[in-house]
Amino acid sequence: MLGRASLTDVARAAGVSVGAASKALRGKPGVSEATRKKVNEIAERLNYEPNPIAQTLVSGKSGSIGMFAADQGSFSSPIMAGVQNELSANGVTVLLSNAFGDVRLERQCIDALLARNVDGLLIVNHNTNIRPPLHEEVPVPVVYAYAASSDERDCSITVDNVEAGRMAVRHMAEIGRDRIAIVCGEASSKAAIDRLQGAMEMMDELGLTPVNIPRFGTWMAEWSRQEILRLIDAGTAFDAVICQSDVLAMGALDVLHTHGISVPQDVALMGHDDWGPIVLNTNPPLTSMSNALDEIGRLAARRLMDAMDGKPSHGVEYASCALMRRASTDC
Amino acid sequence: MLGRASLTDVARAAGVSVGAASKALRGKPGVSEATRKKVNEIAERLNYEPNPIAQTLVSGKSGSIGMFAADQGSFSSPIMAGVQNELSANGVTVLLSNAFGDVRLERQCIDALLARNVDGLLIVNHNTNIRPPLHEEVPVPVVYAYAASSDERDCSITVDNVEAGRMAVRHMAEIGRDRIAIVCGEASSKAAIDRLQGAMEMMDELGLTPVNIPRFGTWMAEWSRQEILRLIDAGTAFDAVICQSDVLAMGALDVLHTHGISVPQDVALMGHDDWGPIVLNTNPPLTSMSNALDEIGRLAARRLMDAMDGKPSHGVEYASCALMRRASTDC
DNA sequence: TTGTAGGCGTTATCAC
DNA sequence: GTGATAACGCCTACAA
Repeated sequence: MLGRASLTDVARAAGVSVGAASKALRGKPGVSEATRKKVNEIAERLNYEPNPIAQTLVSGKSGSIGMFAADQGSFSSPIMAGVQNELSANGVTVLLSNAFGDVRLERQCIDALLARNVDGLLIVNHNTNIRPPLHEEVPVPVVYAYAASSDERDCSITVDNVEAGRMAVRHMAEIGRDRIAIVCGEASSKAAIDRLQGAMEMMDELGLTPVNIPRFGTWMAEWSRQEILRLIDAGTAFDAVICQSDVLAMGALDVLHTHGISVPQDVALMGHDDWGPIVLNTNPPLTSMSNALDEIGRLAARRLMDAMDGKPSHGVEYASCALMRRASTDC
Repeated sequence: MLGRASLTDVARAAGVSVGAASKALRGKPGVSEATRKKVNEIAERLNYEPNPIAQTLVSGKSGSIGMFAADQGSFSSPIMAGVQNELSANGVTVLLSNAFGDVRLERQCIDALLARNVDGLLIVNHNTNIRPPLHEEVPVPVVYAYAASSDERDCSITVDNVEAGRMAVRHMAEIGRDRIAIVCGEASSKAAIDRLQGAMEMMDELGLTPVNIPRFGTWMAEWSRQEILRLIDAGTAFDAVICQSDVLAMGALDVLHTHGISVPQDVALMGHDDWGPIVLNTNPPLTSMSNALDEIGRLAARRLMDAMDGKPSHGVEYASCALMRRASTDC
């Protein structure tokens, strides 16, 4: 049990006024050392904790932020975990709100958060597609995580998928592969577009050309199976496959095995997202580009806190993605 | 922008006292119809919303609950989503706190939530192992989700893994398979133990015996590969494999394919957990027992709200798991 | 250095 | 039916 003792209780027990007690507890000047010491002792003994609700009411600041998940998806959770990790270390509480992808709910979710006097807003999406900024003007700082705001003046934290695409190709080249096939995800996904752009850039810089014409499809393994099958049926020679997601890589691996093509000896294979349940359980374990979701969360939280301190950031900032090297490219 | 207008503003604009305005807005008796109408009009025009912080301060009730994630894991998110879904529909805000598996953090997380006057507490774990109840006495109702409390008087919502184990075997029998192998997860996991118990019970009732001696191992696909390999090497005949997780089933599928055993024709295969990214992307798609995570979340939220309304529940309640039938047992 | 008073926005309890 | 007034717990003047 906690919080039962009020400031009044402490003041009375210490034989001083609430005003004095308040100052003493908060380390403000204008109190004698003797009083300060006594008040602190009593507070300790009474297990006194200031009531955040009352503090909020009088100050307008709540020491909490609102985390708004615009949609649902497995990528949101690690981001939110990063956010919480960073914030709870600083004593900031998180109010959660979720629109489950329903855009019409967005406004009322934000309003509910605002009504509880959150000091800042963190907008999380589960993909990296550019998103519209909040409809209305909000009176607190806002940071967007993963999906960047279309308004350049907003502060957004996301991952640099172009760079991720580049790193993937560079890795394949570094292990000596030069006949690289690329399996893309959905055309409507900015992640797919960016990763492809980066991959093609790096291919170009290295004087390489993909052995297939990269085509957009879906994020399902079935699509990847089709693509690899097509490659095999066409008799195309290839020694590396970069899939734009781990699920796609899982599908590719399936077809490769079925055709007696061994990974990584015959074909090196890698994915994107570095999604634990998959990359650690395929055979062999899958090399993948990490999205740095946890770091995005931490970074977003830090930028938000800075902004709440009056030091706002603007524009898009990128968490640095990393290559997670495993057996599927270990040769 | 919202919430700027206070009750005082409304009262002044309507030319009545705050007391009258309050009663009018809240539909309480003791106000003339004329006054009520006028006040409501003004409030509407001023876009008035009562300040939840002030309401909390005076009433001690905050209209919010604390959701505490004791640990981190992919099963927590769907549960939390279910909780939010149910609560937000009832205008209840969720304060989030996460101990990331650090038991020493637990108490201070709970205290932080309590300090913000949450009206109830929802404790979520990412596995079904029985967990100790909250250390200290808390002054609000508590509901445990997924991991049940060891105290029978507490209210816990989880999934009936014994029943899930039974259903899995029954399904295999229904599609005509009677030489069933079972691959278990970790011995330290109650889910593994319960699913095995259920499976053995049903085997018994049907007069069947597993073709292997079910052994506990790990939750990694590697373990499952070993088990299936051992089975094949031993020359054991089998026409069905039940894996205690989808990841394990993924490993099994891998080995079966490698050995030219087709699923489901030669061997029917199923998993547990019904985990989207896996079950929909294996080839063939994987039949699996759903853990009803979303329903657990909803149910837990509902029980908590009931308890906050003075109608507490006690003991363990089970969300009903369901068989998700897909191609891997479609024969 | 201290204590007192006013106010944050609401609700509830009184008199009127 | 209505309007003051006192809480809720805290903070920040200002007065002693």
